Amino acid sequence: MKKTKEKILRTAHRLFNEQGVAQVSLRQIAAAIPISHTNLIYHFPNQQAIIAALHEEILAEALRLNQEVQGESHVLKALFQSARLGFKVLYDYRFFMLDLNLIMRADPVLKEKFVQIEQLRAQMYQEVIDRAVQEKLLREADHPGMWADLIQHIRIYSDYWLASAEIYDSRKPAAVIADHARLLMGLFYPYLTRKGKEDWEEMMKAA
Amino acid sequence: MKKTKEKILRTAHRLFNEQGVAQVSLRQIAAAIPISHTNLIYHFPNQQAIIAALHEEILAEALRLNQEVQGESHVLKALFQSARLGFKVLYDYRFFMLDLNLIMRADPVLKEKFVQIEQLRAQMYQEVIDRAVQEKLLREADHPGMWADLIQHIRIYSDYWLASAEIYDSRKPAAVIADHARLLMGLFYPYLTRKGKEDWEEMMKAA
DNA sequence: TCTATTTTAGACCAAATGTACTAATTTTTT
DNA sequence: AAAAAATTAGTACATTTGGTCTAAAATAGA
Repeated sequence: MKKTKEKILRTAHRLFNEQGVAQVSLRQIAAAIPISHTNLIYHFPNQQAIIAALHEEILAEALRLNQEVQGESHVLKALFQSARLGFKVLYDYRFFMLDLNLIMRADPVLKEKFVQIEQLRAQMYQEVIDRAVQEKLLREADHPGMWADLIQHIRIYSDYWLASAEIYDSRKPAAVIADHARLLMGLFYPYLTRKGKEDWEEMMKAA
Repeated sequence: MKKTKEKILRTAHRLFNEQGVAQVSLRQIAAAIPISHTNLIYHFPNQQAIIAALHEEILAEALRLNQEVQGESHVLKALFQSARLGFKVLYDYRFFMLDLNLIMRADPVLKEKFVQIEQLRAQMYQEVIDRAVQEKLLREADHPGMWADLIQHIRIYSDYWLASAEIYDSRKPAAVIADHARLLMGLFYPYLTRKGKEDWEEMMKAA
């Protein structure tokens, strides 16, 4: 029966989102399905294993929608669309970003994986920036490390907008997601050239 | 004996920083002092009360060093110095920012207080920006909401640079603090006028 | 000094959790 | 159909936790 594993993941996913990772025990997950807690342990020896499996789902989702955006040739548009779709996925799995540091502390292996993927994302951003500079959408860097700093800002914003929204933003999910995707893009705004800004305005009207 | 209360706060402070709020029980704090756990409960009925008291300490520290910076007339310099000193305090009480969402979830009253203080900080930033624009250090806003977005970026960075550093940055505390204070200021960089950039270069050389 | 108050400790309880072990049941394979 | 493997449940245990109740000890005040 593969169904049990699936039920466990779906129930854990829901409870994690509702109550936070720290408040959900293996026994609670089992009781909510319901199966015996020993059966749950048979499939996942501990909470970390469940979280790691759910993280795999996040990665698969992210990969899937990345291919979806592949067609968009316009740099800024592609980035914006990617941010909106990506933030939607993060919201669906919000427990992961809301308890990110808790999770990373508890599972060094998952942390290693997470850090490596973020490095890939940083490279991707660097390439996109280079291309946007080439296309005269972004200004030339006027000091070394400028883009590295921007990428760091992007990373922190991407990792913690949800945590911040949990505290400050009580709007409906769709509004929160849309606004934060816009704000992420906003990090690029001051670096836009005149041409870049024209594209930007057009893009924002469309959204 | 006021000494016990103080011992509790100091021990809790240390353990929270070392292990994270979620991993430290009242009994552990009591055992580490050592006093009986009932004695600890006599002074603080629960973990939230301890955290609230430590939060008061953070506010007092922040207030103290804010007065210290009062003398600096140069807008950017004052901001930078304020960031560095403030980030140092946050590092000293890093458990609070590392487990921020956990803490806010557990204590709605503290959350309310935290949000209100952040609103004050936002106002302060708005005033500083206005002044910097007036002094031709920052460009004029070229669309409404531009500064509001910047302030939101600043807030999220201020709230979560420590969490991000816990995952990504294994350098020594002093380096981490200095670099992130620099990066916070970096959010202003692309908005600087030519005059602003000159001041900036000078400021960075001095640091 | 004597009394009242504050502080401290110990015993105890009920609930929850992770974990190990055993056995029954179901599914798959031969 | 029989055997083997996978899945599920039940039980029991040691630990930890927050919490209550009681009483001793220390401190402060009259």
